[in-house]
Amino acid sequence: MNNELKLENQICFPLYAASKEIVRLYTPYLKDIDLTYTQYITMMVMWEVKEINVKELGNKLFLDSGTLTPLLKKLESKGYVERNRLSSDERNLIVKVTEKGLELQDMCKNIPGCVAGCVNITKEEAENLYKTLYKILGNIKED
Amino acid sequence: MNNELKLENQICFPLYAASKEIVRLYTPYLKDIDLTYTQYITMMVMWEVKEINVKELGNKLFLDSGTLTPLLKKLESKGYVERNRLSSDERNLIVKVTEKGLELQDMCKNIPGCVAGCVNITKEEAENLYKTLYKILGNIKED
DNA sequence: CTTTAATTAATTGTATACAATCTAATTATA
DNA sequence: TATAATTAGATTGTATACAATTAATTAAAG
Repeated sequence: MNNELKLENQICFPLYAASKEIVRLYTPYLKDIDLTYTQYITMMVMWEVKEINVKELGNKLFLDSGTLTPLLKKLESKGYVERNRLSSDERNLIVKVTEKGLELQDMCKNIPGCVAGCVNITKEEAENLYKTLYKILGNIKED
Repeated sequence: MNNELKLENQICFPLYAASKEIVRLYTPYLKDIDLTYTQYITMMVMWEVKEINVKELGNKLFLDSGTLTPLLKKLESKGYVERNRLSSDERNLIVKVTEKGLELQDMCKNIPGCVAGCVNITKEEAENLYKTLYKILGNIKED
C-alpha cells in the first residue's frame, strides 16, 4: 500500500476538515445575526476598510467574483453594504459599509471568544498554526 | 476598533483560506483523472478499507449523507465504486471499491509529492501543523 | 485616432457542504 | 406483541466555491 496515499498521512486533509469544523462552530452564533461565515468574514473586512472594490476584497478574502457577486448582493439586500460603480472607472464596483452594517460589529464582538473557547489549543500552538498557515498562503499567492 | 474582530487576528480565517488554496493546488492534477478533491479523498479511504458504509465513511471524512449520497452516486457512475444495501440490515448502504477504482490509485501516486512541492514549509512546520490540526479535530469531535 | 489588449465584474455550469426534514428499517420497551 | 424510539440514508433548500466565458470599460499601440 502506498503510504503517501493514506488519508491520515495527508497534510491537506486535516486542514480541510479542521477548516470546515471550525466554520461550523461559528454557525450557531452567526445564525443569531442572520450571517453566514463567508458573509461574516466579508463584513469583517468592511468594518476595517469601510469601502473597497470587489477585486481587492477578493484578494483579501481569497475569493473571486463568482462567489462575491451574489454574496454582496445578499449583504446589500440585508442593508449592510451599498454597491456602486466608481464614476472615474465604471469597471470598478465599490462596496461600502452602511450605518446598519457598522452596527453589526457590536453584536459580533463576543463571537471570536466563544469559538476560541471551543478549540482547546495552547497559545503557543495557536501562534505557530497562525504563522505556518500564513506562510502557506504567502507561498501560494506568489505563483 | 475591536481588534478581536480584525480579519488578520482570526485563526479561523487563514485556516479557511489555506484549506481552499491547497485544495485548489490539487485541482489540475485531479482533473487529469476526472476526480474532484472530495471524490479524491473519498477514494483514498476506499483504497484503504475496500468497503465501508456511508455512516462510517462520513465519520472518517467529516462529511454527512447530504454531501456523500450524490458524490457516491457520481463515483458509482464513473465505475469506481459499487453501492449495495447490507442484507442483514437494509438501512446500511455498503460502498465497495471496484477493480477500476483500485487502478486509479496507481495514477494518483505522484500527486501528493507534486502538491507538497508547491507548499514550501519545513518538515518540522508540517509536523506541528499536523499535530495541532488533529488536536483541534479531536476536541471538536468529542462534543 | 482607431484598433487591440488588458482589466473588472457578472454570468454560467458543476460540485460541494450542511441544516433540516423525511422515509424505511431495526431495536427497545411497555 | 404492538408501539415508541432510534438509526441510516436520501431528499430538499440555501449558500458557497471556482473554472470558464462574457460584457463593458479603459488603456495602449501603431
